Amino acid sequence: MVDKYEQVLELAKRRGFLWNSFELYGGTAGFFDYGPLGAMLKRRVENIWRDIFVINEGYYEIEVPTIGIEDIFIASGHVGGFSDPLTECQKCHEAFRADHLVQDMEENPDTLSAEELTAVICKNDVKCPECGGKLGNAYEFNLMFKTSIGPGGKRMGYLRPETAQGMFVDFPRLLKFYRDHLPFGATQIGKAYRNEISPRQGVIRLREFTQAEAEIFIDPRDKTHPKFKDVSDVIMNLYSQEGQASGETKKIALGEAVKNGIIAHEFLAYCLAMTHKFLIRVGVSPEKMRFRQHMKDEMAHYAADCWDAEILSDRFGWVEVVGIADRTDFDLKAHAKQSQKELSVYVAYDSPKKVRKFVVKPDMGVLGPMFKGKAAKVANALKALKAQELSGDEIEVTVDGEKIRIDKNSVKFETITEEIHGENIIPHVIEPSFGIDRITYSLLEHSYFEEEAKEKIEDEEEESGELRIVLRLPSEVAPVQAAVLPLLSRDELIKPGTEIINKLRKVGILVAFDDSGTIGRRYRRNDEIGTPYSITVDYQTLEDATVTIRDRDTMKQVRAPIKDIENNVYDLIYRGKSFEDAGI
RNA sequence: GCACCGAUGGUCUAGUGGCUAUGACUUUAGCCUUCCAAGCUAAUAACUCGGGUUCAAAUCCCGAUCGGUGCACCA
Repeated sequence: MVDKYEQVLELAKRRGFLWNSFELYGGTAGFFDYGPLGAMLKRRVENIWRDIFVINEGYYEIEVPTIGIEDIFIASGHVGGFSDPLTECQKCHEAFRADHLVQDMEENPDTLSAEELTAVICKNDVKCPECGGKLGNAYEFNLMFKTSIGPGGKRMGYLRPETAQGMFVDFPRLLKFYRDHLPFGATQIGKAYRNEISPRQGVIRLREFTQAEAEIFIDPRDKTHPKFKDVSDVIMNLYSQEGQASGETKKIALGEAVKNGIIAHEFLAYCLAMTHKFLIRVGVSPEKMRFRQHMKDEMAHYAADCWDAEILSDRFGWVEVVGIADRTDFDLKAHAKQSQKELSVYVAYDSPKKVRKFVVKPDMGVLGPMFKGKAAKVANALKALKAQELSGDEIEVTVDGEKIRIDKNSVKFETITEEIHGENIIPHVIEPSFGIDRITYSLLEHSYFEEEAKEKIEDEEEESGELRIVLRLPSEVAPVQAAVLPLLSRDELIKPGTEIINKLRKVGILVAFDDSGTIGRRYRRNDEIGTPYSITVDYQTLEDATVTIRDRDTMKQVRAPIKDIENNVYDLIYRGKSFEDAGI
């Protein structure tokens, strides 16, 4: 059976969008090349993402190495957690999740190491669930690609499994860059790597893929969004936790969803709105898009709320293409712990708070010579005492189990009133994370149409039986944006064509020239790769310096002057000018 | 990683132990052609890889790779 995936991939291969990588050497699963048109398409998708997140929201883009050092991934949990304990049957060689097999025997099997799991399997004499054979030792299969840094191979490095860590690691620098103010965000578009056990589903699961991620650092006490009112009326397909219980997707306005507590807060809802806007702008069909909330048990323990944007694919069903999560302070805390640095923001109060504070001031001039190496410990013990305990003539503290008496004159204490102007807080992180490859594939699939071409016979339109393949890509993402076609392959028609090409190129439009074969064939060729506008030079051009512009989707034509053609076409592609308005 | 199925020009495909491996579309060059894959002439281009059986293998056998499906894994 030929399904849409097959049709789209056949076209993508043939016309230079997507190719299996390393085909010359037989290919390798989980890797895809973007051909000339595919790379351009993907670039345009990325640039729309930049337009929304970087230019319009002000979350600047950074770029960090794709190789990360071990500390980063210890902190992120990828070294320990981004792997699964597997055990293989010695007889039928089936692989199983070791922790799943011992679920009934242990409290928290997912916390056990591979060795511990092996022990549990031996102790309980767990057999292969398939054939009853003996199970081998459990081992960790980590999904990160490992490499070594420098000669000697001693320093471990990993290809990053996500781009997010770059923003967390650069947090102190980013905080300074944004002049110590919350909220702020940084983004990154780049490659990530996961050594999938068995990648399937073509471009849906890759071992090397492109992510576009934003990490937005916000004040945990204020998860509102200043621009939320602009999007509160936006209606979206929400597949909430509740909805999933009954299998129901609801169309609901964002404002209402936040009010009803379906979406945790405004900031997250605003990110859903941005995602919605982005996906539609690049060419995903709105009716084939939904936002699915993570179930409680599916969500990471630290996450406050998490929504996936899912796109309906003909073969693969609902595919996750974006994850939008409130990750709270988990990541910053983890890196603070691993790096032993403080990762927090000083936030000033609206007005300073007066705080009464009891302070103990040991006289180190006396205590130092008296206790020598122990002096610091003694001083700390004194500082922990309350006013009452300090009021006697002699003060007693216990240091390392030893009772020590100290004269009251060696310790001063008082209650002071201090003005506090603010505090250090650990920001929460809102993380929208986009899978660019999946999105690029999805919009190809949603743009792909096969239709009977209409034929004009004596002004009556009739089905010609001819198949027309059209990629109805939004003109903004179409790799080739305009084609210049002389009606006939003759010098006098080619000449004005070159002039038009130069004009279009000056304003940054990618334009193709084609004079081989009949005009109809050339229109079809351009339909197939999604070129939105074809400009045809005919004999009338030589008389009045006008050309025809053909619209890919309707196949309609208008006449327009060569003068100013570049702005005319630019407005059609980027400024939403209507096709009728492009004609004279 | 396991099991089953498959792999022939760019794409789709015929084919069988035996001459030079079908055909269509595409592409390229030329002719023709005044707006939607028209026609004519020519050209380019393929048996996934490695090993085995055989006088002879694209065809049969084994292995690998890739692709599809199921299991497992995973977003």
